[in-house]
Amino acid sequence: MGRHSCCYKQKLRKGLWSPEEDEKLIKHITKYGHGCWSSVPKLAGLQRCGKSCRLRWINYLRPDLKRGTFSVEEENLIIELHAVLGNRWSQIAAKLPGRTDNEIKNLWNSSIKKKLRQRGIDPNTHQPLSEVETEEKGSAASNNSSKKNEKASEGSSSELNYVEASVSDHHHHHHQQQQSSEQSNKLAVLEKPNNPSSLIPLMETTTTAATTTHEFFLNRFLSSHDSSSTSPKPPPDLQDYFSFQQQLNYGLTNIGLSVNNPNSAATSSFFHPNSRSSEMVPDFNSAVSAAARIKPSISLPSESSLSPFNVNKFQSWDNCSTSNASSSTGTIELQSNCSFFDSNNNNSFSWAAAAAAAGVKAEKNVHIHHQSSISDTEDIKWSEYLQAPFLLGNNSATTLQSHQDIYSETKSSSSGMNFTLPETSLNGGSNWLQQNQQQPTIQVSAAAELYNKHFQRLPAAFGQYS
DNA sequence: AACATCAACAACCGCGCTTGG
DNA sequence: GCCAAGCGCGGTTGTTGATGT
Repeated sequence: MGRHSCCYKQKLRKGLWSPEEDEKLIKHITKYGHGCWSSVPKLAGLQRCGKSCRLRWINYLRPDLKRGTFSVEEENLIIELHAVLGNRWSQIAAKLPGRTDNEIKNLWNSSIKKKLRQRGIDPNTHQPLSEVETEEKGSAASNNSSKKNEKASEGSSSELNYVEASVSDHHHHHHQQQQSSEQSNKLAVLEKPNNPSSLIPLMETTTTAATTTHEFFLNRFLSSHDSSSTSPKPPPDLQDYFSFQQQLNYGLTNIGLSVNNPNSAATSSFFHPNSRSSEMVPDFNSAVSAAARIKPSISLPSESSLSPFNVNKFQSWDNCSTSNASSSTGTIELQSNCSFFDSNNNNSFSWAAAAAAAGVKAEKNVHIHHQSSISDTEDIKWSEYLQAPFLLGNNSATTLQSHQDIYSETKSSSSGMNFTLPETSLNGGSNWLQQNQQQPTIQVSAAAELYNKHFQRLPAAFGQYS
């Protein structure tokens, strides 16, 4: 049941899409939207199944795709999210605007897995490989039935103890805190016994070997509520972790947003207030939405006054680049149609605007200058198909920055947790840029190459609209 | 230059869930 | 409530280009 009928139909093309097919699909969706995917191929004159069309559009042709190589920050974020969410690629992708689940999945399987193993971290459990091996031996000897649980928990746990070796002292400190906390929280109910670890870097490895991520958060959550049910506050050992959110808040504050005490309201919103233990997943969206209630009205430096949509679009169409850059070296007025927050969607976030504001120059250099070649009316047309507003979540450059050191090979000198106070003010945007421009040339050229490689046919496809 | 190997990425397949008749 | 159609997701495979021998 539920099988896609077209899968069995004959005469349907399979395999790689030709430029002509892409063009047909783009034209059709541009004109009519996709509506019912099963009817798309028919209406668009394609010998493909609707499923294939959908996949092609979502993973490749969508104009809001970021494409290009993943940044270190993005990779770190993926690792962290994977530690919490496991192989829920779509959920991970939702936190990485412009990236598809397929893209992230491929990256994980082809690159990140390998990197983690090289660093002695098991990509499935996010534990050190040695511990994983030990546990596997032990569990294999004692209980074969645990295999299923291992499978079930595969990738859904985390242990960012890659920093352990270098920060044992700090580690010990946290260990003591956690022990104390755990003793007071033995009521915690565990749902996934084999889901080891915690997301928190520096967390104790040995005592949490059988501790799940969810369990950990539950413990901490309960602990915080035990002590203060009316004003939830993260226990000490979570505060490091929350610092990233604080950083986010600070960043927002610095750019003109105000958020209440990041240790109280904003932090409490980090989790769904009604979350059960199995749902104790950081709620990036709500964390941000708290901040998002205040609409910014600020100006940010930019090379052009792009609308968010423009930024998105031109990230994909670098090869239309014969036209020159936009003339203005103006500012982005983060209001109305060029706001972080979509005026039509409360709490929704235009990641492109944020990216522009944060100074994502690497790709901007490549793409922004296409602006003048595309009319505003087309922007409107295209925007109709960008129906999913991107939530700020941890998509912000600020958040990415906070994750910067995590899992990175160049560990932070002291603890790996020394999230510096963000300076994502107006200038902080460029500050972030500066930090991430450690490899600007590489990124720009790589992105340019990739875009050139994959999008060279798009200009023709869109030529009629420009 | 030819071949082998590897990595990256696009696309397919199958399952489960949702929805509407 | 049942069933079929449609959709979305995750796992897997196939293809292509890069690199090494």
